[in-house]
Parts: sequence; C-alpha cells; structure tokens
Amino acid sequence: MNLRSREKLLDIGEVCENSGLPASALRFYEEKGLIVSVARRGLRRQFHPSVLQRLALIALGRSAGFTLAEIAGMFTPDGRLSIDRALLAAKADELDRTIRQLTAMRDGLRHAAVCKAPSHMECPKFRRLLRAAAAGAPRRRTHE
Amino acid sequence: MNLRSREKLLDIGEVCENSGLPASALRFYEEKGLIVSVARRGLRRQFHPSVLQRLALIALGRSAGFTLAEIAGMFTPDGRLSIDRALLAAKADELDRTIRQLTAMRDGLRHAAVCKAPSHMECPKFRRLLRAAAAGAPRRRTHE
DNA sequence: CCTTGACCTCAAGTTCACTTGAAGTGGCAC
DNA sequence: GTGCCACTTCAAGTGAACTTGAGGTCAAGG
Repeated sequence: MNLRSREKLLDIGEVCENSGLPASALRFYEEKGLIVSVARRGLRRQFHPSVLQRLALIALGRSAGFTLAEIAGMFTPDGRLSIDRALLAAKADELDRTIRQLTAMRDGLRHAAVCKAPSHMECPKFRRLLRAAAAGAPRRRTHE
Repeated sequence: MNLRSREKLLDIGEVCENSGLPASALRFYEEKGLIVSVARRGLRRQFHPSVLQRLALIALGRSAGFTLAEIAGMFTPDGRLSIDRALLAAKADELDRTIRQLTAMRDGLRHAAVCKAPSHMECPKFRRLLRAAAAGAPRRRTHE
C-alpha cells in the first residue's frame, strides 16, 4: 500500500535481537495470532519491521495485567490497534486497587522488617496487616 | 502445654467456613507442610483453632507475592513464625518497584482512555508508555 | 440397623505463557 | 559439493496453585 510495506524484512533472529524475546516465544505468539510473519526464506520466517512495535504493544499489555488472549482481542482483523476505552479505564481502576493493596502490603512489610517487637505476631501493625490480608487477598505473581 | 492446646478442635468443614478456603486447598496446604491437622475423627481431619491465624498468615504472604514454598520457609519446625527481616525488606523493595511500574501503567491507561487522539498510536503519552514497557516489563498476574 | 453425606485418597486435569527436545530442512560460506 | 547451523515442526514438559473425579469410608441421625 505505502512505502513502508517495501521496507526490508526482518529474519526471526533479528526480531529476537531487537525485541529480546526468544524465537520460541515469537513462534508461540504467531500461533496465537498475536503477530504475523509475512514471508519465508526457505523455512525461516520473515517479519515486517512493524512487528517490533507490535511486540512492544504486547509487552505493554502484559505488564498492565492483560492476558495474551485479551491482547489479541485488541487488534482488528487487519492488524490495527483498537482498544476499547472503557476497557482501558476498567483496567486502570483494577490497577489502582492492586496498587493500593500492594502499597499497604509494602508499608506493612517495611515496618515488620524494622519492628522491635520480639516476634511479628506481637506487633500491632503486623496484626492489622494480617487482618487486612485475611479478607480479600488479591491473586498476583511477580516472579522472575 | 498450655490451656490453648485444650481448645475445641475444628473440623475441616469449620475451617473452610471460617477461612473461606475450600477443603481441597486445605488438604493441599497440609500436603505442602503449610498447616497441620492434629487429629482425625474417623477419616475427618481435625485442626487446632490456631490454624486460622496460620491461614491468615499464608494469605498475607501470598498477597505480598511470596510463593507457598517461600512461606513454608518462614515457619520454624515447631510451627512458630520467624521471618528474616532482610527478606521482608527485600520483598518490600520489590513491591515498591512493582508499584512504580503499575502506577505508570495506570496513569498511561487512564490517559489513553480519555485521549482525543484518533488512534492510541498517535498519542505521545501512549507511545512513551509503549517505550517504557518495551524495556523491562515485569511479569505479573492479577487474574481472579 | 441402615442410610446419608461430609469427608477421605490418589491420580489426573487445569490455566497461562512459554520452553524443551527430537528429528528434519535448507541457505550460505568454503 | 558439502558441511554448518540457524532455523523449522510437533509433541510434550514446566511450574504454580489448586481443582476435579472416581471410588471408598465412617460417625451420626432416624
């Protein structure tokens, strides 16, 4: 359509280098419909340079807490980005709740780390934190 | 040892009711050494009432981002809590980094939700967010 | 005494996001 | 031409934290 479509294609290896993702992840993303390879050279996938932006978008979505399936739903069939603004706002609210939770947690941990009570169970702040966690703990992972 | 040890034991069903956890989770926790059942009535597990505090502690650890294995390491063999204060501080720092990330993300999403640019890709703030996410996105889950 | 149903065990399944392994292919440098 | 090696496919494995299912047990109420 435009001049961009004539840009030099990227070998999957180059995409890996530029994105920091392993080839297996790229193949996985393609299988899931998150990215597309536009050609092959022999067996090797060739990607349009715009795939890098697409991958950045995916990384953004991931770190905002969207699942890959949700992210996939944010692209129109022709590959354009179209995020429901209400969805964004909802995710922002969700993040906000998570942030509040984590902040309370962080403060509690911080205190417990320096608290002079002989055992954590004897520290009133820790016990307050405990009661807070008992009701409605969120499910999250920060691992690796 | 003390009077507490003579308190009425709780049937697993009562523990479920009081903790909100399904019996399968309690059995799983016991298998992992996170809790102990002190007796059986027929086949049924009986728990000491203090298991409820223990479960609150586990919930706290979970929502602070510790894995079950890490939490298990916070109890001494005799069942007392002994958390390394340095570990707490480290986890607090980790939470702090996560909070910063999520805050940036939330603000970005919030803006994108009301931004008047025709497409998100044309919004400078969104693009800045995108660049931020491209480098070092954290791995997390908030789902259910 | 007999039924009921809440509990039991053990193995296998689930979800998410990938990774790993085995076996094969083919462009490119020599 | 021939060998290298980065790529390919497909199936299966990983890990975290549980859940589910099949088939069994047993204390208590009627």
